[in-house]
Amino acid sequence: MKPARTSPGRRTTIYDLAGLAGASPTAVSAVLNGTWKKRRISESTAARILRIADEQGYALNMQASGLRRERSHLIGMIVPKYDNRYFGSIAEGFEVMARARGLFPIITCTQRDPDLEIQAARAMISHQVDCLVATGATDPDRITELARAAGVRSLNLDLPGRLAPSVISDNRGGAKALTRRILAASEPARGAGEPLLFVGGRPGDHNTAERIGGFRDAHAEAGIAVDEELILAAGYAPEKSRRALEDLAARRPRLPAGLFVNSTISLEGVLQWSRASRHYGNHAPHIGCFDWDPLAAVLTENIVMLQQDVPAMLARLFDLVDSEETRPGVSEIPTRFAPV
Amino acid sequence: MKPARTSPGRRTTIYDLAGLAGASPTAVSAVLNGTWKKRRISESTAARILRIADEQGYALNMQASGLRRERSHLIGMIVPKYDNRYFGSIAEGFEVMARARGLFPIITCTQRDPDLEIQAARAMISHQVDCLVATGATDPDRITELARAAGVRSLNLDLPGRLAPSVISDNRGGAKALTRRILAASEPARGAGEPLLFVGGRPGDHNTAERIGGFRDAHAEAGIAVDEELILAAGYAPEKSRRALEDLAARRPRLPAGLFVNSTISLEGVLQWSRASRHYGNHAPHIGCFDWDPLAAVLTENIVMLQQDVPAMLARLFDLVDSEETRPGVSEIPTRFAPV
DNA sequence: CAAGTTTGCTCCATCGGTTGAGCATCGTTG
DNA sequence: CAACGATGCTCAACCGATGGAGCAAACTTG
Repeated sequence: MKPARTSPGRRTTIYDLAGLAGASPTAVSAVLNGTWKKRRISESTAARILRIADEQGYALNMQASGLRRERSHLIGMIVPKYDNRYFGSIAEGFEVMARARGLFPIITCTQRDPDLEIQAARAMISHQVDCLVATGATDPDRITELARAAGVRSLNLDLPGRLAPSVISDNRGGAKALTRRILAASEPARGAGEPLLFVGGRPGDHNTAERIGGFRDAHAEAGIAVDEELILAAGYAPEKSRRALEDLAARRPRLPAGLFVNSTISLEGVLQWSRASRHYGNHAPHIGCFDWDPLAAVLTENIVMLQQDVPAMLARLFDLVDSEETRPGVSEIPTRFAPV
Repeated sequence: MKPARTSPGRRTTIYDLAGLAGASPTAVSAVLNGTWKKRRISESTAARILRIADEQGYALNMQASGLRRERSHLIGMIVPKYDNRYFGSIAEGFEVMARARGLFPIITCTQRDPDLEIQAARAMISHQVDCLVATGATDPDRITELARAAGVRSLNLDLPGRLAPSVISDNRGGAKALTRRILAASEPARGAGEPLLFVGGRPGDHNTAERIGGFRDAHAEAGIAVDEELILAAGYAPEKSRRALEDLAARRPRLPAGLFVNSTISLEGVLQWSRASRHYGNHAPHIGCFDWDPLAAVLTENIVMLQQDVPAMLARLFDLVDSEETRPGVSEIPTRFAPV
């Protein structure tokens, strides 16, 4: 038996507890992880060990346990940003559902930086996560490859990958429904046959491309030609949308009365511009936002907000976690309109 | 030497690499963690090992490494919610600064639930974090005790504790400055000597208590008596603030023209109520918010938002991390007004 | 009361990486 | 050419928890 060290500050181990309880480390381990009945440890010994563990404030060393068991009970998630309610609720919901399964969630935010995503994925793999979820990742397939090489399962959320199961919103369907609503609401203010403006997102990004697709679908359905110059997908940051609008307004005297805004972050830039420029005078433009924020919903006139169904997305994600599915495939979750 | 297993899906270990490189696991380990010069491994062997490690997509097993070294290079943080920009920017900034120090940040969100806080702290301690930061924790001292028992350093952020170093905002000073501004802005609309309304937060919570203190200070300075019935600290959730306002408005015909709102989350409820009730008719009440949100800043009239200085708070926090300070003590970081 | 079963425990190898100690081999120096 | 240092590596113990195998004592059964 290893010598018990009870020097202060030093972590208590099962060897220390074994010494104090007059039992073997094996017995202590069995009692602490609940396998003591199977291992025929007596009720009284178990009680004694538990009491001593509690007195000593014992905390299991998960590094040692995980090393031996080859399971960490960690589940990792990579998220791009914490600056909006969508990723915030994904993070919160993910943690609740992970804990309900006895997994410890670790989430890390990678600032939409591809290198940081890879670095974070590597770190999580090194820490032996049992499963890795890449949310809104720039290059999810790269992460899947890294994970696979280390025998770690990976899943994609929000943006799809080709190598692992993916759960995303029905971006095209949602964008089409949203565009229909903006077209209807802005009808009186729009010139006949005048198309809407699309603002925000990155054109290379799958979600933005799909949403532009839905935007086109709804225009086609209404018999309105899309004006290619009115598709401003210059990035998600507020300033990028604002600048794109300023540039466009400099070239055109009058912008459409209806706007499709691709995220609340882009909405920030749109509203800054519309307030500052007074382009729409005393009227508010008709806005449809593919994203939801409660303050924007309360404060903005003529806005309709589409909410991605985060609980349903996470439910599907954890179905995949539970079923140990590894084959690629995309689950598209319907969106809904936020209550006004 | 242990047998090399290259069965597919199985993780590659240094023993596998050693077999492939015709070297010992010791050499491989030394090369991979950079101590190979000190250990007099030749340049050529090092290069060979690195190449093979790369080819095999080797990922270090941090559980094993951490176990042996008694350092995990993990730094944990507990955060209450992800539903506002304040905690969002704390999380993002914390991750950046942790990574800059070679630490891997793991953040977990505990929904302002005291039990969950303790459970999460225990889990992080079990995973051997090198340092644990409790942000906005209900009972930070409990967490410090748990951490101390396991020989883990802990720090408090946003809410102070009595057992570990704490970094918080200058709540009282900030609240006083904010109250002054609301008093000034609402002057024309307020009756002479009429006090402001305080909405949001939990009265038991240190920050809320301090902010009410600053609120009182500014009133005293202006020679205005605070009306105790006008201090509504019923919780942070939007509905709680809304209901408190509805109840109060049912009892009083006219509420103050100036409001001190304790967070953006409470602001949501305040604005819902003010829109729905039309209590202020066509005028917007004068609001000062102890918290910042860009959409609220753009969209709300007559609002002034106080911003907690997250970068400065984190800089101070990591000073404490770096200096290995463990003695209790509170660092109060000045707040600032958000640009309009 | 011998043989077999059950009870209550312990021994020891193991997970993968790290590190102090040590051991050949080679080149240099007196 | 013996002695010595430098070079380039390997051995084996160890971190803490786990679990298969096994062992002594108590109890049951024929």
